[in-house]
Amino acid sequence: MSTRTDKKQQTRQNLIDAALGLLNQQRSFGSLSLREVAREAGLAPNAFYRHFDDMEDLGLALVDVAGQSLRTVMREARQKLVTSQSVLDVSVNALFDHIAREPQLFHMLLREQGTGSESWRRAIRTEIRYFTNELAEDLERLGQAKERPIADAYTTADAIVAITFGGAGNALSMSADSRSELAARLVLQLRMIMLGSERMAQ
Amino acid sequence: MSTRTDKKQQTRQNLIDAALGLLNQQRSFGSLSLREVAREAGLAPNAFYRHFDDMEDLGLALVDVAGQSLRTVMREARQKLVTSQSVLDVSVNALFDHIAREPQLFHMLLREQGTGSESWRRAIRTEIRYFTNELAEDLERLGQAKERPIADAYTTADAIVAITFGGAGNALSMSADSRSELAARLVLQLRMIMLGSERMAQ
DNA sequence: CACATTGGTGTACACGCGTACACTGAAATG
DNA sequence: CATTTCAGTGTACGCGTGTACACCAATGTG
Repeated sequence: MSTRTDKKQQTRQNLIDAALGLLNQQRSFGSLSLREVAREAGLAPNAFYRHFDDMEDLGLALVDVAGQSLRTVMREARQKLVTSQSVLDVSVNALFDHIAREPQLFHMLLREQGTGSESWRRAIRTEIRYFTNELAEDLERLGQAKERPIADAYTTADAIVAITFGGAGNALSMSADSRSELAARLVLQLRMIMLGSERMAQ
Repeated sequence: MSTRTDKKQQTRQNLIDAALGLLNQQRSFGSLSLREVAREAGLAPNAFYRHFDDMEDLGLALVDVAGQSLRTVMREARQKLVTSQSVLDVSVNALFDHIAREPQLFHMLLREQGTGSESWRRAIRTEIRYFTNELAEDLERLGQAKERPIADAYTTADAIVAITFGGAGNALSMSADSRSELAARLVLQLRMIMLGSERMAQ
């Protein structure tokens, strides 16, 4: 059964991949055209409508993919690090590795928050908030375990996310060398935040 | 003399203002068309070429305007704060006030770093680096004056800029209420960074 | 097996785009 | 005052766009 449904899903995925393939740091999602994406996916322009209402609809699907992917990777990284010493090192490097692997996905998430429709921006903000919340929980748990509690876990997590994602956004257009340099600086900055947060909790 | 040169400058300014007027959080600079900007400025499309090579050229002019404006405001704010108690409060609020006054300018600078040509991105990065350098100097001077030195002034300044500008970018699409809530959280986060940095210097 | 559903195609349309070319009229120049 | 310069105009072009319409052929269904 459902050879048909499977094929449809496959084509839908092709459209998503096509859009991702067209994204790079010179082009924003908003500058992609429906025809262009369809062409890249090997489809007649009209076939696009069998899968998405319009480009905005496709965009929301992309944000969803990027968000899920991001959450998965970072959750895994953070599970490892509960036992580790250098929490921050592991997290930053996990994020950077993943970004190096799928840059287009994060280009969208990190650098196109400010452009696009209301629902597009809300979708991205939601993904990032999910992420911040998970991190806040971890921080709280970790702080209690080590008996070095931090102040206002959410605010702390938010600062960490802002620094890390901001940095990661910049990393997108860097050489591998500058990238690891940046990663080192980020770790330093995160350490500042953690130290400061612990201090404020005293 | 030079009524002609004056008029030309005026028209050029009109084009810049027209572009700025068309920018909002739904539209990126990359989605503006030459004809659209000319129309908004009350010009025939061809007249555009008397002032800029193409849209990219206009874009660089915009980044320049935004950068100068930003530097001026923040420099003034930081001059006041050398004598003040709550350094961070003053800075963050100065930035937020200015952003509320000219949102389009900062929409470009803060939220379109990731989109556009190589030279566009380099121009924006340069503006932000200027800013970070000035802040780093101030931090160092301030730290010595108060005899509470900080670690690695540039890294600290970079963290502050990342947090502040990231927050400011988000503030662009917020109500006044959420905005001051956000500003308060930013001040907390900056305080964490300062505390952490001082701690690391010990 | 006959019929309905549906993913995908091809043609066609009006539209906005960047920009080339020939032009104008007022300001600048000598 | 005669001439040159040049900011701005109007027309025209080819192109890529979103999408409406009629159609096809394979799959799913009674």
